[in-house]
Amino acid sequence: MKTKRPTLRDVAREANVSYQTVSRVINDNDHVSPLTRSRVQKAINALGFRPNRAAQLMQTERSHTIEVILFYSGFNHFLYEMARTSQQLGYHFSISAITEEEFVSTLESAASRFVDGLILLPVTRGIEDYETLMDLTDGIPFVQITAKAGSNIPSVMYDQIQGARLAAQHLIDLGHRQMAEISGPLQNYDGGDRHEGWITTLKNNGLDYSMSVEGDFNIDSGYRAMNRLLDEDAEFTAVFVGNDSMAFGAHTALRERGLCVPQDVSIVGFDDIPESAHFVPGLTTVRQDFELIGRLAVEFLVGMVENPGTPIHQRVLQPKLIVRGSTQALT
Amino acid sequence: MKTKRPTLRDVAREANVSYQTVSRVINDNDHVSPLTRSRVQKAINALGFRPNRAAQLMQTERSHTIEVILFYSGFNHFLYEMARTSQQLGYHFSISAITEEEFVSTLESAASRFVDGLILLPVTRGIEDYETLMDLTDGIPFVQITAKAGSNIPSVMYDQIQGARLAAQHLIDLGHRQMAEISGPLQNYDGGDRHEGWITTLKNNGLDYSMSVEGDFNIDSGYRAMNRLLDEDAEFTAVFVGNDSMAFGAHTALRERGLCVPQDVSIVGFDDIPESAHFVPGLTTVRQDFELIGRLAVEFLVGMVENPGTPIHQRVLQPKLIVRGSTQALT
DNA sequence: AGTTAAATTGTGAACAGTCACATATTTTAT
DNA sequence: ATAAAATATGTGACTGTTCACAATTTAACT
Repeated sequence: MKTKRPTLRDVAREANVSYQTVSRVINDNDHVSPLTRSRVQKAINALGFRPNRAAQLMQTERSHTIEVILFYSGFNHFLYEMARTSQQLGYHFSISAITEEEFVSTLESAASRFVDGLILLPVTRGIEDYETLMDLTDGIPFVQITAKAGSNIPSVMYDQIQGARLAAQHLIDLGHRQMAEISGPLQNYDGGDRHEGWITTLKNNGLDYSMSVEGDFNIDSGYRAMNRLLDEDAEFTAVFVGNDSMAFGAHTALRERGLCVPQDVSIVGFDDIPESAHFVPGLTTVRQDFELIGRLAVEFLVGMVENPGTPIHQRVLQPKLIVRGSTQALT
Repeated sequence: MKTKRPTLRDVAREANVSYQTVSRVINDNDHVSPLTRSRVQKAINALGFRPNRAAQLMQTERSHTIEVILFYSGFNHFLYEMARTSQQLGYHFSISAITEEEFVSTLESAASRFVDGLILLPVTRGIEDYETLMDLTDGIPFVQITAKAGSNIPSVMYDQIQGARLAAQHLIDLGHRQMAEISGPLQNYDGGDRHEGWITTLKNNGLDYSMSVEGDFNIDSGYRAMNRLLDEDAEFTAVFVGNDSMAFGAHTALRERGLCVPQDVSIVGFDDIPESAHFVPGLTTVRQDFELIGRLAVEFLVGMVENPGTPIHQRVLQPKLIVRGSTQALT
């Protein structure tokens, strides 16, 4: 038996003012005398009044909501930090976990719910033009996490190519000349860029870069990929793996064949997830701070929402190589 | 220069019907002749009309939103699955990442936004009475993930006590008699229950259960906890760790002291995260399926939302012991 | 004191839907 | 054919807020 919630007008009656004055009080900023304000405040507390967000939303056409559009589950790291940052900046945070076909209708839905800003986490390279995308979102500002470097889409990202370059150079410096790769999905921004960084560095050093198997970033896929390399009798003394999870899987496959890391094969991963430091041996990897990315993306987006003049730009962070026990110099 | 979106009335004019008829069309179910329906549909498409969700929300007082309230970041596993399940059941999904002090105001906010259902992920044991909580949520149905077993709060959970019992019994069966524990936070539902299950099983077997250090579920905390045990010269041949992450940290600490797993110390973890199978040695652990929990919680909640008569109950799942290389019989 | 300006408060309309009910039309039963 | 029931469509009122503007009160200057 839910008893009807009190409205602006109930409060107004209680406090002997007009509803407009109450509206001013709940929206803080306007001119209203301290005396009246406190009287209204008292009435609000007495009645347990809470503004009806639906009515405010209809009127203002602003929901104070940031929505992230996810095509796939690999991005859990970001979510908490994005939610928390949104909260702290005064926004609600919602998630649309969708398939690629649902993309357009999701954007339409976001517009009809007056979502203030969108964070896009695309897997595959899709629309890569700012104007086109802005048209689809019906003018809702957005920030993409990971994107094509140098594109005109507002984005926050680590320089994946540079990360892979660091990994490759590290192995080269250790004297490795025959190296394999287990890449992430090549049509993903991150998977593709890491692959590119790897390939070009090897190429620039006159090394063979043909030993490469594509994985899907999941741990088991690393296991399968390494088995495939070994089944093909690939000869390598080091392997670059597209992310740390797959590196763990690859390591298991090596052990099962009696190969030791790093004595027989050196491994470099990517991401530096917390487990990597405690793995045996410690995993040499390229560090990205996912929480930072999540926070920056939300801050960037909220900046665009509240400050429409914000110039469109990409925020590119530089990853760092973390050397641990899984790599050693070629003896 | 956003051109005003068309409204019900614009469509009505275009199709030469009343706005009420258009309303019927967009809400599907009502009686409206096929001919009129198609005429209206055509007008909708022609104008690119999309119903204004804010106006619908105000009128219907239903947002079609499931909101999860998170006090802390340890629950990423659930989020994607919950978001996806909500989506599939026709609900939006939002996250409030809050601190304990923000709890009450968050519930009030949820009510004023007409959130349909809440998923609560409490850390510490808080309010444990259904009526009290229902009162706070202003009648919004909710499901808690992890709760006190046997409470009257609707919840989806694994039997943590039973999980710990499995772990303890496994070690006892292997012949271990001197065993240590690195627990999760004792005031958490899961951390506390695992501790309880562990303690009681040891007690029932007449074994000493005093070697116990409390951690915080993070990987580094496992490392620190194990160092504390070793610094105190605790004598044990096996250790039960409150979750897999901490088990990895504990393992590192053991290695640094030259102790081998499982030859010198057996380890049992909890959760069975993907990395556990690929760890060296493979981690014996108690498996919980987080994705399943997330899905069940949302399904349960949506059931309650759409079917107010749903009887309040707890859904308790039984975890499973996964034996790997980190445990061995006492020689 | 009288005028002007500033601060404070109030009024009517609008937002874009849904609901309850009224009316018109068609179908079915007697 | 006529009444009754079912179906299809329309009308007016209402949801709870904000906006633009009007009206009132108070303060500030000559």
